Amino acid sequence: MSNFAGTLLGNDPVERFLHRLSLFEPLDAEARDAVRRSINRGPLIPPLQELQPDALQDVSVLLSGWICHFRLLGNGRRQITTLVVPGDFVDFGFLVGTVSSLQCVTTAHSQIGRIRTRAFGKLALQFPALLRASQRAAAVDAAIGRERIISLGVRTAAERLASILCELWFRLSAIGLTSAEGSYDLPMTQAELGAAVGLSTVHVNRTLQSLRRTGAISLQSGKVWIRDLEKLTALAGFDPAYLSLQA
Amino acid sequence: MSNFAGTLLGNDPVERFLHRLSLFEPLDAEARDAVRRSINRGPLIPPLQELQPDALQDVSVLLSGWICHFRLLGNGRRQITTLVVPGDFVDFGFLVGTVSSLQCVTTAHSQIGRIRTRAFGKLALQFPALLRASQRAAAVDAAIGRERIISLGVRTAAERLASILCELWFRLSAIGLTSAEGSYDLPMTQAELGAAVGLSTVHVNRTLQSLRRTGAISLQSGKVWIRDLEKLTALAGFDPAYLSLQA
DNA sequence: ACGGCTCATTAACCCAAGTTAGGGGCAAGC
DNA sequence: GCTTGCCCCTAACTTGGGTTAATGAGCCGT
Repeated sequence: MSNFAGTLLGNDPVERFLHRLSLFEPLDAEARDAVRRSINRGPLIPPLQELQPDALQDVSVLLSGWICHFRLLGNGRRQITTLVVPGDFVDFGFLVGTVSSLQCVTTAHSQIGRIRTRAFGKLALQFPALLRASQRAAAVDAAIGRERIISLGVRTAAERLASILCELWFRLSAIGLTSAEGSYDLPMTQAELGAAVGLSTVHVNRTLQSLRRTGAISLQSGKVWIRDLEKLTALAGFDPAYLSLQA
Repeated sequence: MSNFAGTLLGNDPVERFLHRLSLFEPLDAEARDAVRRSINRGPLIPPLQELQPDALQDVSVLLSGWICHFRLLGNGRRQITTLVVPGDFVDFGFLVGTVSSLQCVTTAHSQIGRIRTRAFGKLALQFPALLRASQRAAAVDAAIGRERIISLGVRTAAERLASILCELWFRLSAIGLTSAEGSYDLPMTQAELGAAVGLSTVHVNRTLQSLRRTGAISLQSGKVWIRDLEKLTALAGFDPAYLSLQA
């Protein structure tokens, strides 16, 4: 799967985005062209840069890099609520005409593509499939959120980490960002992973060690190798259906 | 606020639903009438009845009662992902044309109202405000989900329970289901509460005791009394903004 | 009135995960 | 070449919350 998407996509991030959208709802050549013309490629943003809310006025798409939505609590604790990978909308506020109040940070060099809200509105009228695809994307985002709730609520540390690694494997595969050898780049520190799965940095480390020892994965300098996907999904109790990548 | 909504609403559940929708987006008299005519009141469903997915083919609204979405894991652990209160859509699959795969149970005698998907589609075209209101409802549902992620990820047991009690206070106030004396019905056992906030039954009990001792709340036979809302929101670090009930 | 149920409650004990406190590798800047 | 600063990693200790188990209150249905 990753090979297929990888070779097919080349490495133009806008094409990746179109490919991702098409998985939600097929888009004809005309609609794709309209998107290509309407999208503005933003500047390269360095890692650990917080995005200002007004930067999300438009319809924003992550073209490359990595973004996390998070919330900082009074006591200094931080929870990452959403991981945005290339090809994803950064925020779905545009669907309901509100700007989200969530905080966003990049964790890697990132590039955002924008379509002016006004322009997107016109596209949505002209190409209903585009609107449907965006709405499906929002629905899948919600499904991912529910899955995170389940992880945080009833899964053990090992299950949570295995889950999120599985989830990312499938999400990144869909956009050709996994290698044929079974690896992908994960530009998050263990502390950030912990903030996403609700574990302390130390325990993330402990648990990753034990996942490595089972032979399901290995890690090296920001790269995750899925050594045994079967074992990993079994360990996590993971079922990729909620990502609706089959279409 | 509860008084206002309460007296204004009377107790017709369809009016409650319309009131709730209007908080998302104002609906004119014509749109309201169209909804009144299109909605079919279902039978009364007893507590602890699981809803079959096909029962959610249509646009389903909880008219009265209480519904939980949950997921059962292999090891017998259960996580409740969403609490549906009267006036809420039971599921948002209709917005994207998919039937959700989530399991649902009633925890109280409940009545569901349905609008045939086809009929809703026509209404949506005729009354764009109705569609926008539904989409906003979905967005708020997602925001509630994010808040749950934050609770499960970084809040202590006391904060989680305080949070959810605050959330319900505000949600129920908006539909006139809180009393002027500061109470509301919470038709969930402590075990179910635990499944919602990711705590064991025993620890829910312990923590509720301590919340009672602070004087912020009291509990009695399925009724929650908010004795000191200020204290409770402070304890939870709760900010009702995400529910967007101000409009 | 009597079992039998579910639910709230409490106590005693246990463990998964948090906390604190390092050590070591590596890259960036001086 | 040296410092500074992350980040990964590990060990030792602590703790919030889970587990087990038992009691009692209320609510049926007979």
